[in-house]
Amino acid sequence: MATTMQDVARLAGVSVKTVSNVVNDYPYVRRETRERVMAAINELGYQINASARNLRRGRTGMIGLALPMLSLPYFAELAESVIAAAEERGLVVVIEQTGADRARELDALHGSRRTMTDGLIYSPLALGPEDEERLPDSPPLVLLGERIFSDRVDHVTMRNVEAARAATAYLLGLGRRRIAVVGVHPGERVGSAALRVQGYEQALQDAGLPLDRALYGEVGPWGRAAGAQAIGRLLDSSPDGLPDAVFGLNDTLAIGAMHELQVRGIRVPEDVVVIGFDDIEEAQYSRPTLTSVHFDRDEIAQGAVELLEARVTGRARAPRRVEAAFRIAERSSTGG
Amino acid sequence: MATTMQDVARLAGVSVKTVSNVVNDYPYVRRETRERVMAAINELGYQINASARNLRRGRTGMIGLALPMLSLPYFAELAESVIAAAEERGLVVVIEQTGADRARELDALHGSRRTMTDGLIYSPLALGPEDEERLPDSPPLVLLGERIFSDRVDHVTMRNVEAARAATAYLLGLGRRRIAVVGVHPGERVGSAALRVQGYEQALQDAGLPLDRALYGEVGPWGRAAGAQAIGRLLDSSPDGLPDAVFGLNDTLAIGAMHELQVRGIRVPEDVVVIGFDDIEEAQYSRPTLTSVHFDRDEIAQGAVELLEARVTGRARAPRRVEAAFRIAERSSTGG
DNA sequence: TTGTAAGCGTTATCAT
DNA sequence: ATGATAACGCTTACAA
Repeated sequence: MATTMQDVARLAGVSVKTVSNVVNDYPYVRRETRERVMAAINELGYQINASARNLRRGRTGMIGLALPMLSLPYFAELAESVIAAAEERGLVVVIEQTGADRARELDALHGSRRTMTDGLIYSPLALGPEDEERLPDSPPLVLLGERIFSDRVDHVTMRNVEAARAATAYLLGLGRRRIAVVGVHPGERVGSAALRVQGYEQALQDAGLPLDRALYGEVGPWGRAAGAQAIGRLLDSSPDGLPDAVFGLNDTLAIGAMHELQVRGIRVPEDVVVIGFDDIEEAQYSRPTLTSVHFDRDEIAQGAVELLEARVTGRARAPRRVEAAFRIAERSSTGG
Repeated sequence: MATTMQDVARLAGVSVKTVSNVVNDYPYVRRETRERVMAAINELGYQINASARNLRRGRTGMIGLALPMLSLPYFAELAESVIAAAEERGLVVVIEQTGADRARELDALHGSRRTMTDGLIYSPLALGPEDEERLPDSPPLVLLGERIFSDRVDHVTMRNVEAARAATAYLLGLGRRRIAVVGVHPGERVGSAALRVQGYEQALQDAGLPLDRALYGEVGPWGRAAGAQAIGRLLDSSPDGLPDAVFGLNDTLAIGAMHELQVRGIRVPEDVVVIGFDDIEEAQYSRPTLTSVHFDRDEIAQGAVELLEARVTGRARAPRRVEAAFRIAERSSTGG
């Protein structure tokens, strides 16, 4: 059996209360007493029992992070930032992978894991506003990504529409006119894909250009292979007018598309310029390096953890929405 | 206050023990009683209090996973597999990032997080055998990667030496003779770098070839930039004899090196063939696709979680060592 | 400044 | 098959 506060108290010749005071840095403890207790703690190698403390306190010091999967670089990097931000606040992160599966995303909201964490940072892919009614309003929750639920819930969002619009405008500014968009999810209304396409369309309309469905590359998951496939199909089906630019709705799509272009002997950026979204680390090392819409992941992570903690500790007022700033990181794939 | 077993018991007209029996699938409960209890649980939206259960049971159902950082693709993919393997056994994973920092790696071993998890799966970079004495032998621990500690500790290892030897032999089998090795950590003795270099050297010796220090590319961290830099320096300093092959001690190094080679107009695989190590997903989409030493990450993760659980539940006998099998995944970077 | 004692919500022991 | 009741190890009024 592990040593308990009782053991420490006995050895130090004090009560458990005093040991607790020392362990919790309660200020009104005599120096001498504190030292005696510390000595006993070290001698016994005492470690506090987290379960007992949590039970008594009614909090666990752990938060959940639900995301599709860590093998997608964007989510791995996001998780890295969230874990770091949580650590700064003395919180520990439990990761749950939903596989972008609807049932598992719902389960993350209700499952038994909820009781061992104080709250959840949640990055859903398959859920939409129609699921809001299923939201348990009791456990603290912060939505990450686009705003899929009403203002009843804390959100940290990415300004998807504006950023995609800026990315498209950037390509237009380079004189490009036939901009393919890769990663479209037909039928989607509130997800990242839908919002970014919306921004793309707005930019074209701003420029007085028509929308051309032949330039929409539809895919399922947002991986490299999907990006390559989509641009491949697009090139095969409309050999008449080559696009002169590609907007990948995320970086892995853009990298896959860039790959496929080069395989076909199409030069990037000379013949076709390419821009991505998210600015994952890989964008700095692809060939050519990839221009991308940059978000400060640390800012997003900090914001999410802060919102969640405020709600956990009850010092949160009305639900808030944090919007992350963005900028375009110019690299070689657009001739930068 | 959340509803408790008391509330459920009251509503169902039974004792808390019976509610507990139902919740824990204790078989000797009358069907009718069980149904009444379930009804009460649903009506009240009861969720079990994990802290209380953990306190009583003396286990938390959580395991720790300590690794350098999630932004390195290999570790992200490893974490994905560990989380999935843990989930199959009803365990939840808390991730701790050490940043490959020695102090933080040691802290992961002793820190307060240890008390909220039942055990730790641990992938250190900076630690070595000299740290074994600091090992607390009480909390269950599984080492991942190379064997840095004695057989007192459970290990899941990767057969680094044999695999690196096979990779090098593969390049030799292609008729290559000047094989650069990228990612060398001079002075290291037990880490992945040292072991893989050892395998490289064995293969050359097996083939009766001399070791040429001019072919050793030394770097610090194992990222893409490091790989590019290392091969760059190597090419600059010995313009006499171009290497005809590159062995990246991991895939990101290999990808960085491949990138730099191509920037310099050196063709892969025609002029120089490249092989990596770990077989991360990116290897399938690089340009050209990267031949690599493949390990089954799921197998490794399963092994680690299984070892740890055995130790946690006390049904582990002597410490064990699991060695993951490997194979060479042939792709375009070696002409495959 | 320190001690006493009452829970926190479960599970386990022992009855019945 | 179910119920009383005592822990599990800690924090927190309340006392002293």
